[in-house]
Amino acid sequence: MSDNLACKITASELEVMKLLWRSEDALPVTEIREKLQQSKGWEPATIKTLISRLVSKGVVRQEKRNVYFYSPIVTEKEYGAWATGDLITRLYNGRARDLVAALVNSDGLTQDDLDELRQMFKVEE
Amino acid sequence: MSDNLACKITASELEVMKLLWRSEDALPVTEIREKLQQSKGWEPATIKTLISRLVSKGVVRQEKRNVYFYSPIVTEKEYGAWATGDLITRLYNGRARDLVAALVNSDGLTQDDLDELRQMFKVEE
DNA sequence: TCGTACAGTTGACAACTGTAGACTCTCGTG
DNA sequence: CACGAGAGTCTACAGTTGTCAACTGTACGA
Repeated sequence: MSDNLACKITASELEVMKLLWRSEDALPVTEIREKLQQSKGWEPATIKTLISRLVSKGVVRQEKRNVYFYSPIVTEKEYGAWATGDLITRLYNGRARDLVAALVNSDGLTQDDLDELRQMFKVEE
Repeated sequence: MSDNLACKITASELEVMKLLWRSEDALPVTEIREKLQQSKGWEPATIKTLISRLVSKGVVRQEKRNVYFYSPIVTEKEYGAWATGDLITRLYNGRARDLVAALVNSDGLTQDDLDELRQMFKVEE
């Protein structure tokens, strides 16, 4: 939880990361391609580019088997924390509570959400 | 709260927006320049470019007086909602509560923040 | 064994960003 | 009235991002 700064994952790349995050173990290009070709309509070339860029950035590891298998180095949690922190810094003057306040005062949360959050805060020591 | 999609404000442009948001009334370039030259070390040219781009994007209005005066069209709140929603969509599967949960479970919040949030939720009907 | 189908690598290209110089026009001051 | 400073507009240029094609090498099936 020290590095980060290099964590700049773009929107398209993020789709690949989400796939890797959701998978228990490393995936070969084949599988990544299949899913993203379906869901995003991307050409195989596009997907290969995204994977390479992620590897260059050091957020995805490639592990040699018959063929390379890919797995995330940066975890979803780490990235989420970084991205959220970035938003807070840039928009909420670094005050996390302002973010939550904004959420609460907007239509962003359903009654359900609110209930759940209240629960969360009750339990929180 | 319908438009948005055109709201793509970049990091540098955001600095200009923040200035405009913090000001009661429209500002001439002079003032914008003064502050940002100081705080960000940008050349006047850079600042002029950013302002133009914001005007093109339709998020800042220019009002003719002796010289143009600039004021935000998109409000901080609107932009904040959009940016936050974007984060939630892209990273938290569209579930705002997951964002808050992530915050609560990370080191992102101080004890102070937590107290304040608890307060917020108590008051919330 | 030979060919084919991809994995992996390079290159490409347009749009967007960050940053800034150059030119023109105009307003206020000497 | 002439001039200089700076506003507004254009142009620029390198780096990033979104998309993708072409080339190369190789492993597996006919």
